[in-house]
Formats: sequence, structure tokens, C-alpha cells
Amino acid sequence: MARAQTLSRNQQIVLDIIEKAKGPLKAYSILFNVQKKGINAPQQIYRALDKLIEMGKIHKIESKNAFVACRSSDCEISKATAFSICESCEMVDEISDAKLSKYLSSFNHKKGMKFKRFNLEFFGLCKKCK
Amino acid sequence: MARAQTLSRNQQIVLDIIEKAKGPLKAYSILFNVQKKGINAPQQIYRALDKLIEMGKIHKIESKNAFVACRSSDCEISKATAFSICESCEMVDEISDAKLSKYLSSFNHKKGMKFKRFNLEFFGLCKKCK
DNA sequence: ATAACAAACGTTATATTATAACACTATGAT
DNA sequence: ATCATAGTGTTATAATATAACGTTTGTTAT
Repeated sequence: MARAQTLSRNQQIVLDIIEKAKGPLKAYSILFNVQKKGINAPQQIYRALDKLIEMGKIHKIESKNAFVACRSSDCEISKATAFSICESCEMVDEISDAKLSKYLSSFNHKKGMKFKRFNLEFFGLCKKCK
Repeated sequence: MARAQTLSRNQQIVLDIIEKAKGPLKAYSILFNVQKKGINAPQQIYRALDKLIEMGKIHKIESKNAFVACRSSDCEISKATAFSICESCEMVDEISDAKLSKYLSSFNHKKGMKFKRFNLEFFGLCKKCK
């Protein structure tokens, strides 16, 4: 059995920072933030990020090369991710919508692929910025 | 009025290569391919790529940092892009589906954003690979 | 035709993002 | 206890992307 959900020291440090952040964080900005805690190298960050993504604790915003904490308890394995991204203030909002997710997964099946996951990124101006 | 759709020399060179390619191309692999034509620096490639994207001639596959030619004549301004990506053979297929596009644009509006565009990437195994 | 402007160009340098490789350590299972 | 697995720390380097600068070319208006 896979070790339930225990995080290693570095994974916990990285996750904490991402969870506390208001918006998406870049790998190197995480790195600079943890150097006081004895983490010195990009590898240490990227390794933690990879595992956290695998566990569904965080997501990567591909268009920004940045990482956000997962807010929806039910996206265990991150098969279906969707985000609203404000082009002005950089805010990122995770969209958790069962209907959308169902619609998209079945849509993809029709197209002949063996579906594994999707990632959807919306761009525009958020309520505040528009 | 905006100059219709004339491509500059470098833009044409870059577009030709992307259109001839079977799959997505990375910026530096484009660069290596055009050095015989006197293009020597990444800037030259990235500038052409930026313009081609603006014109809707190509799209960036964000999860791969790679570029594909646009095959759907009707996505003039690339507001709504969707791709199927095979995780095994790296094949990328542009999905052009008016219903999907409509569904997603209106979905986003409901969420309170001033919608500009979206990008959707499906991952899985293509017909050949599954 | 020519002046004025915008777009594209070429170039050097550098920033940013990400991975390779290797030796070592901790943990859990049998 | 030993074996396998996951995690650590480190150095080095690869891959992706942009800044800044001066020049050239193409377009438009006069």
C-alpha cells in the first residue's frame, strides 16, 4: 500500500508556502523563500513540486509556469483541472464544477482518445479588474 | 487598418517549418533548423512566434512549450483553443468544435469573468497508442 | 519623391525555468 | 538484519525566454 499521505519535510515546507500564498508561485520564488530553512537547490523544490502534483495537493498553471494549492478536496488525482486567470492582477481561481468535468471527459472520449486528464485555462479580467 | 496578413521574411520561414512538421516544434529546434537560412538568435524565432500566434497562424501548446500550426481556418484570433495530446507518441491534434467552444465561453462568463480566451489541453493515448 | 512612423531585423548579453547525475540517509516491509 | 523505496543534498548544466540597443525595411501621408 502506498504510504497514505505523509509529506516529507521538504514537501511540507513547499506546500506550506504555496498554501499561504495569495496567488500562483514560481519555483524559484519558492526557492528564495525557503533558503533560510536550509533548502538551497532548485532540485529540492522541483522534486517536492512533482510529488505534490502527483498527490493532487497542488496544480501547475501551465501558461504561467507557476503553482497553486488545490482548493477542491475532491480532485484527488488531478485528472480534471480548470482555472480562471486574470490577465491584469494575475489572480488564479480554481474552478471545481462536476458538470464541466463530466462534459469534458466524455467529450474527449468521443474524439477517440483514451482519456487520462485535461487542463483548462480561462483568461480574462476578474470581477475586480474588469 | 491593420496590414492584412502579409508575413515578413522571418515569420514566413518559421511558419513554413511549423506547417511542415508532423508534430509540435520547440523554439530552439526551429532555431537549429533555420540557421542555414541566416537566422542565428533565439530572439528572431521568438519574435516570429509571437506574431504568428497573434495572427492565429500557430498555437502554443503550453504544457509542452511547443508550437503547432493552426489547422482550423475559423479560429482567426485564437480565442478558443483545444488540443488532444498523446502522452505516448506526442501527437497533438487541434480540436475545432463550435459547440465546445460556445459551451466553454458561456461557462466562463457565468463565473464572473470578462472572458477573453481559453486554452484546453486533453491528455491520454491516441488511437494508435492505446 | 520624401519625410515620418511603425514594424521588423540582427546582435550580444542575460534571465528564467528545469533536469541530469551522483553519493548519501531515512523509513518501512519481510 | 537486509533489502527496497523514497527522500535528501549538491554540483553542474540544459532548455526556455527576454532585455536592450542600434539598424533596416516597409507603409502612409504629404
